Amino acid sequence: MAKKMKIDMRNEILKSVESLISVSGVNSISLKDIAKTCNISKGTLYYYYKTKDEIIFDVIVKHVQELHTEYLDWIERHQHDLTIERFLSVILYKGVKLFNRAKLHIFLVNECIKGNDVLRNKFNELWNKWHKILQVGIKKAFKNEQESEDIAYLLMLIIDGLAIQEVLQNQIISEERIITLMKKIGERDVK
Amino acid sequence: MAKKMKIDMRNEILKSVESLISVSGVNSISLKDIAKTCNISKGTLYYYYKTKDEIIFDVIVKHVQELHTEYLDWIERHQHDLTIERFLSVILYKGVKLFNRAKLHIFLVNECIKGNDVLRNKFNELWNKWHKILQVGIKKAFKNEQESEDIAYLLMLIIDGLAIQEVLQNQIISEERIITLMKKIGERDVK
Amino acid sequence: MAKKMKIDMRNEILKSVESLISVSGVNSISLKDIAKTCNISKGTLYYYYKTKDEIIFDVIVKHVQELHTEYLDWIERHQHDLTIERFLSVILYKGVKLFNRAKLHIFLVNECIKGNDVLRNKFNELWNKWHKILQVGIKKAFKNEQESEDIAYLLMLIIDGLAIQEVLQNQIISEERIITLMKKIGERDVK
Amino acid sequence: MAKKMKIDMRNEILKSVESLISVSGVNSISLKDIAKTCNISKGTLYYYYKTKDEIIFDVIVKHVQELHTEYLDWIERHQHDLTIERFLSVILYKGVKLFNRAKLHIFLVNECIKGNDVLRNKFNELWNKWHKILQVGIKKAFKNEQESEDIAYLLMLIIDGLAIQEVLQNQIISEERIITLMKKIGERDVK
DNA sequence: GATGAATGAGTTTTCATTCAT
DNA sequence: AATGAATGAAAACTCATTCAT
Repeated sequence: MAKKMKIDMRNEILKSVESLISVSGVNSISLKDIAKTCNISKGTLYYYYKTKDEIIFDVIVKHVQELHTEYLDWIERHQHDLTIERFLSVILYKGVKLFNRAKLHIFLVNECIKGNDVLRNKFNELWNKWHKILQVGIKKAFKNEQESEDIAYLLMLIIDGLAIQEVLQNQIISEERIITLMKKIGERDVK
Repeated sequence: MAKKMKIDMRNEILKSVESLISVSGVNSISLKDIAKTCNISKGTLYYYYKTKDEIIFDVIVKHVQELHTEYLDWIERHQHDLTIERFLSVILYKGVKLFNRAKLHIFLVNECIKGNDVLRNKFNELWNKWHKILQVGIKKAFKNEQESEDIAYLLMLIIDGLAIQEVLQNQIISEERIITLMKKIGERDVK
Repeated sequence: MAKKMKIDMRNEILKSVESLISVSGVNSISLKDIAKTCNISKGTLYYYYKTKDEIIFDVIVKHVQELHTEYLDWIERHQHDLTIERFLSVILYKGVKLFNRAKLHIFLVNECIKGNDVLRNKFNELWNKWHKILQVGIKKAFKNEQESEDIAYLLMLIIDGLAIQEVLQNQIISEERIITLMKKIGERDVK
Repeated sequence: MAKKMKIDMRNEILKSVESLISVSGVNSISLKDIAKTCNISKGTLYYYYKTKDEIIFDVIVKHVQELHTEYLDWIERHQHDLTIERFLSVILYKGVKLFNRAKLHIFLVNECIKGNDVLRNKFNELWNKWHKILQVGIKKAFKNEQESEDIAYLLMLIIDGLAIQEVLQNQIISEERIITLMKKIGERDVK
C-alpha cells in the first residue's frame, strides 16, 4: 500500500512536469515549480526522486509509452476497417501534434542534447520501439510488406518535424496534404 | 574600419556560440563559456551585445541565412544537370544533417519555446522564406508545378525530423531510402 | 511556529539593512553585505525575500511605522503634562535626528527617486498618515484647533530638513532655537 | 583658448548630469549615460574628468553656486521694495522647489552619505555660505537683527524638507501657508 | 584632443540539492 | 512521510576605469 502511494505520488509529479511544459509556456522548468504544482514541498519531491534527471528520465518514459498505448489501443479498435487515410490521420494526430505534447517532445529532445547519455539512450530505445509498433499498422494499412519499414521511419521523421512546427506555432501544412502525399508512396506499391 | 571590427567581433561571438552548441555537448551554454571561447572577458561580450537573447537572436538569423546561401549557391551551380536524386540529396545534406547544425537547430527551437516571441517570429519568418526558396528548386527538379508547395513543406518537415534524430544520434534511416520514397511522390506527377 | 521563525528572520534582515545604512557609512548597500550581517547565505536571503526591492519596501514600512509607534507611546504617557516645549522637543527628537535614522531616511527617499513608484506611494501614504497622527498632539500641545494642520506640515518639513543636515553632519541649529521660533507661531494663536 | 574649450566641455558635462538627474527620472546615473547626453565618448569624458567623484563634486559646487547667484541677483533687484511675503516666496521658490532642482539636491545629499567626506565637506561649506547670504536678506525683510540667524537656519531646513516632499511628489503644503506661518515668527519681533 | 575597445570586480538573481526535525 | 530552511555555485548583467592608437 505504501508502495502504491509512492507510485501515485510519482505519477503526480510526472503529470505536473508534463503540464508545466506542455500547457503553460513555462520558461525552463524548476523543481520549485514542480513542487508547487503538486502541492508538495521541495523536500518531499526529493523523497520521491533523488535527482532532477531521474524525474526527466521518467517523464520521457511516460511520454513515449503513452504514445505507444494510445496508438495500440486505436489500432486494435480499428484493425478491421483500416484505410490508409484514417491510419495516417491518426498517426499524425496521436503522434505529437494535437495532444499538446509537441512542447514536451522538443523539451525532452533538448534535455538529451545536454550530454545526458542515459537519457538519450532511453529516448532512442523507446523511439525505435515505436518504429516497430508503427510498422505493424503500416503493413495492415498499406498492405505493403516490403517498404513498411522505410515508410514507418519516414512517418516518424514527419511527426518530429510537425512537432517542431507546432511548438513554433507555424502551421505550414495541413494533415490532409501530408496524407495525400504519403498515399502516393503507398499506393504505387499496393498494385 | 572600426565598424568593420565591430562586425568581426560580433561574428566571432556568433561562431563561438555555434561551435559551443554544435560540436561539444555543451550543457546549456553560458556567457562565461562564450567569452572564454572568444578569448575575451564577459565585460567585452556585453560591449558587443546588450543581452544574451540578442546573441541567440543573431545566431538564429545567421544559422538560417547560411542554410539559404549554401543552398542557393548549390542550385545555381547545378541548375543544368538537376536530377531528383541529386536535388533531394543535397537538400537533406545541406538541410541540417551533416553540417553539425542539428544541435544548433534544436537548441534554437527550444529557446523559442521558452516564451520568447520575438525569437519565434524571426525563426518562422526565416523558415517560411526558406520554403519559398526550396520551392524553386523543386519545380526545376521535379518538373512538377502543381504540388511543389506541398512537397517543399514535406521536405522541410523531414529535415526537422532528421535534425532531431541527428541530435539523438539515432540514425534511423538512410538518405537514400528517403530519396527513394520521395521520388515516388514526384514521379507519379511527372507523367 | 514556523511562521514565527519566518517573521523573525525577515525582521533580522530588515534590522541588518537598517544598521548597515544608519551606522556604518555604507557605500551603497549590497545583498552580499546584508547576508553577511545576518550570518546567512545570499541564497537564504532569497528564501525570505524575492527581490531586493521587496526588502527595501519593508524597510520603509518598518522605519516609518516605528516612528509612529514611538511617538504615539510617548504622547500617551505625557498627555496630561504636555507643554509646547516638551512636545516640540520630542517630535524633533523622535522625528529623525537622534535615533540614527537620518541616513536611513535619506537613503529611502533616494530609492524613491529612482523611479520606483510603488515605493514612493508607500512612503507618501505612511508620511501622510504621520501627519494625521502628529496633528493630534499639536492640537493638545498648542491648544490651537485652527492651524494644527499647517503646523503639523511645517514640523514635518523641518524634520526632513533636519534629517538632511544630520546626514551631512552639519549641525546648523539647536533644537532649542527651533523650538523657540516655533513657539511664536503657536503662542500668538493661543491668546 | 584651449583652456576655454576645456571649461566649456566641463560645463557641458555638468549640465548633462544635472538634466539627467533632474528632468528625466534616471535610475542611478552612469558615465555611459553622461557621455551619451554630451555626444562624446566615455574616453573623452575621462579626458576632462579623472573620476566620477570629481564630476559629482563639480555638480555640487555648480548647483549651490547657482542657487546663490540667483538669490543674490534677485535680492539686489528688489532690495528697496522688500516685503516679507515676497522675500519668503522667492526664497522657497528659488530654494529648490520650482527649478527642477529637488531631485538633484537629494541625489547629491545621498552621494555625500556614501562616505565621501570630501564631497560632504564641500556641500556643508557651500550650504553654510548660503546661510550667511540668506541672513542679509532676512535682516532687510524682517527688520529683525536679533533672530535673523535662526530664521535663516529655519528657512534652510524648510527648503530641504520641501525638496524631499517635491521628489516624493507629495504636495503637502502650499507656499502661502508656510509664508503665513513664518510671518508670525517675524512679525512679533518687528513691533 | 578624442575614442573605441577591453576589462574585472562587482551586482542581483536562480536553482538543484541537503538535512535536521 | 514530509517539510521548511539553508546553501553554494553559477547564472546574467553593470559599470567605473584604463589604454593603445
